[in-house]
Amino acid sequence: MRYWLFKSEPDVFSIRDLKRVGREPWNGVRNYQARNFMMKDMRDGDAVLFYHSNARPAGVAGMAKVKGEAYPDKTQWNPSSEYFDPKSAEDKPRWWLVDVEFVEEFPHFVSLDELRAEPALEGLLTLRKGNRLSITPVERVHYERIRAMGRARK
DNA sequence: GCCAACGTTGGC
DNA sequence: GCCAACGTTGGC
Repeated sequence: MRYWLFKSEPDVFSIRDLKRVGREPWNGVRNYQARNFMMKDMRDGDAVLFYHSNARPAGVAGMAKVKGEAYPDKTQWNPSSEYFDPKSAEDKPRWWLVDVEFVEEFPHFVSLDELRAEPALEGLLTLRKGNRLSITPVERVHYERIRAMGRARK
């Protein structure tokens, strides 16, 4: 079982949107590193920290999990989609995704400031300067710590 | 809206 | 294969 952090802009798709729909194909990822995590490394049931990026405040809003196995992102072949990729052939998909299922919204939103202030989270990739990856692996101890922070009464 | 950081593209 | 130009991300 692995642990991941998924970034999403809440204006586009928030933890509440995921709660409402229950399960969502994580489409639109157009970065090879992030794609490779989904295509090669994720397994059904992996734990996901749901991070709100480009938000005030930014931070971890809750938890989700990987549902099923990776499959091609259909938006890459849809000319009217903003994620359309004219260079991707149907018999050789370039972009893959996994479905993500809602688990819980944290009672306590864990802001980026709080993440940075927590010494136990030293090394968390998302906190590294210049890191823009929308999907990153998370160490188990970091995952456990952030979950505890999110569930704590403030 | 600004801008630092980083990924991608394309000419050579 | 190099690298300048360009586009995107994401915090502020």
